[in-house]
Amino acid sequence: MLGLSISTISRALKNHPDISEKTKQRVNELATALDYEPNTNAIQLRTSKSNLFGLIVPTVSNFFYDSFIASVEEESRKNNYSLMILQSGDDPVIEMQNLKLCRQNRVSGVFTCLSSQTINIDSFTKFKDLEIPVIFFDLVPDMQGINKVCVADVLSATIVANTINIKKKKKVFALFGKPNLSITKKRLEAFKYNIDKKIVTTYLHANNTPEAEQFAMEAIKQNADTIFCMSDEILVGVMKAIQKAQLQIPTDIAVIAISNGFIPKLYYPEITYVETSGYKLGKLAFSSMMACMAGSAFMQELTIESMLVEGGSI
Amino acid sequence: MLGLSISTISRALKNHPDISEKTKQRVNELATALDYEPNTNAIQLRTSKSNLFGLIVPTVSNFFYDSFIASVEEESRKNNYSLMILQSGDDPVIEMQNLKLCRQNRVSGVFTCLSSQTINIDSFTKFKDLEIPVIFFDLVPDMQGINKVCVADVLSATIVANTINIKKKKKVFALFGKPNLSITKKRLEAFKYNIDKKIVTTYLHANNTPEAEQFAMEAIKQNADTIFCMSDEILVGVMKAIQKAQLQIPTDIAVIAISNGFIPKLYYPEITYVETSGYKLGKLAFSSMMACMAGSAFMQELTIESMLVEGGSI
DNA sequence: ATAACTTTCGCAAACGTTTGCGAAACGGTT
DNA sequence: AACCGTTTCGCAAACGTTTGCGAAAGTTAT
Repeated sequence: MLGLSISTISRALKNHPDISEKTKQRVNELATALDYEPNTNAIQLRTSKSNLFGLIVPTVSNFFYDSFIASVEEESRKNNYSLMILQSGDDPVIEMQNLKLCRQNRVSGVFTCLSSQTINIDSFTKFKDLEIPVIFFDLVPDMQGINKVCVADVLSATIVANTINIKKKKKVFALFGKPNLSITKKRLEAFKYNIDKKIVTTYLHANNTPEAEQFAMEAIKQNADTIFCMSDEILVGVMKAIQKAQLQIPTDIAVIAISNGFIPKLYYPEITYVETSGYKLGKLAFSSMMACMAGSAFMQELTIESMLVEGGSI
Repeated sequence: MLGLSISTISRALKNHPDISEKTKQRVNELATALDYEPNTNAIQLRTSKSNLFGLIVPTVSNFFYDSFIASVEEESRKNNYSLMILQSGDDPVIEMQNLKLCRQNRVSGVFTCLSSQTINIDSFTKFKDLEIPVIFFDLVPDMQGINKVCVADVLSATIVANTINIKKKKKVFALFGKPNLSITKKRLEAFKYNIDKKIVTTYLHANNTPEAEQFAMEAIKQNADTIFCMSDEILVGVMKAIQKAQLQIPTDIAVIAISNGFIPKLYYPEITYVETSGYKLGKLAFSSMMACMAGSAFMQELTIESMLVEGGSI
């Protein structure tokens, strides 16, 4: 329509110095008039650069992951990347299908959280051969030579233990999650190491909210003065039990948790917790990804700070 | 490597009847040996079919949207579509950028929830010209000739009103959300219409959780016997106020809400609520999308059923 | 052996871009 | 007027697929 060649149009649209200002203006005007939008597929095919990240998560519908996703999406948009979000449903088979999808879409990188069932991570190492960066977050494989971003599990559990020590508690029930997860192991170990040995401590593993509620009822029956919840999932169950028993917090029983922060603020008094922000973790994961993209072959495990947020529950 | 042409390979991989079984097998073996993955960009460019949906939401980090997303993602995967998730941050400008992204990526369809600020929906109607189906959900434009899926706002509010009527309440505070949203208008109108006129009812609009808490404190001060919460956001604030005031539910004060169901189950007694499931809405939105893709030019507003889930709060 | 099918495959164009290279047009200097 | 240097643009190949059409090879019937 302008009597110009395709290449000229392409260059004009991209503000190439070879093209005169007059021409650029004519092109841009027509482009907006027709509201032309470049075809991402063609661009990516031609340049073999995708500007697409994959993000695999057990489920989107989760206090922690949703804020992580929100954070990564936000950064991606700012940096002109798109995000393809995939749920594994905690199923290693679907996880593999999702990885395949990532490859087919020629993603520039993958953020992934292992499903709690995953044992074999060969499908992930394949990405290393293809030079596609993979950032593991939250639930990460227990090995070296990969990029991981995690909340500071050891530090968090240590802070909790110290807080309980300082408050001179006598009888603590510590509720942890699934025992096979590295996140559980780390928190459990650090807690055990730091809790005052004079405190009578009962350790339990709850697989889900109802189990946590059961354990909390048991704790109440045994006159525990403190319950520690390793995660929001557990906290919810514990609070249910405490409300049922009509106990006052913190006078009848104290509660402390490791949490994203949303759930603790739902109650009054608010629950004291050590913060593990999905939002911050997302930012960290993204910057780690950008470092990889920039060529840093430096594999490392990064952690975000965690700090105590005082409610009135202990 | 097999002495075959590209076209034969292509056909063999797609199980085309023209290709002999022997050849197909040889091709497939080599393909898995090399672990070949087709380039989605090339396919989409060639076929101009994208198998990609866009989903625009104010924020991923939200009780309702996260389950909606989880649901749509699940269905998409089952149907061999990918999902590109975009957050608008409730900002119409970003919303427009996201729409542009959808177009550039040649999505096959868009699921979108308006930001509460959006007035001008021209950018959306542009999609209609391009014959790209758009399914609005939750916060939908107030016009005809578009596809919308919504929770049954009128029904939900009616159920709530009737429940309050039956319980013979005397003094109700009804807390609604932002007054400009269609969702608010519909619920308010239906509630007003159905609530027993003998009941003293105070209507308030809370823009966020803290405001809801303020209003709830006011309600308590004025000895209200019932508080209705239009949304989870409001419920959270109300519960905070009630816990602060150390009131017993439902003896001192009754609570009823419209909710996704997660928050009400956090408390004891659990809050009675009318369910508006993001998960179900996602399923409905997806099937509506599939209908559009199949060529149904039939624009309509669909709603999901809602039903009362009894807790012990009223 | 020839003809007439059937099976099996290859050619080449097309999708919408990017980009190295070369060429036309233009301006200025002798 | 011839030459040279810039500025401004076009040609064509390439990215990895799909697909209509035609052709070679194989099979069967005469």
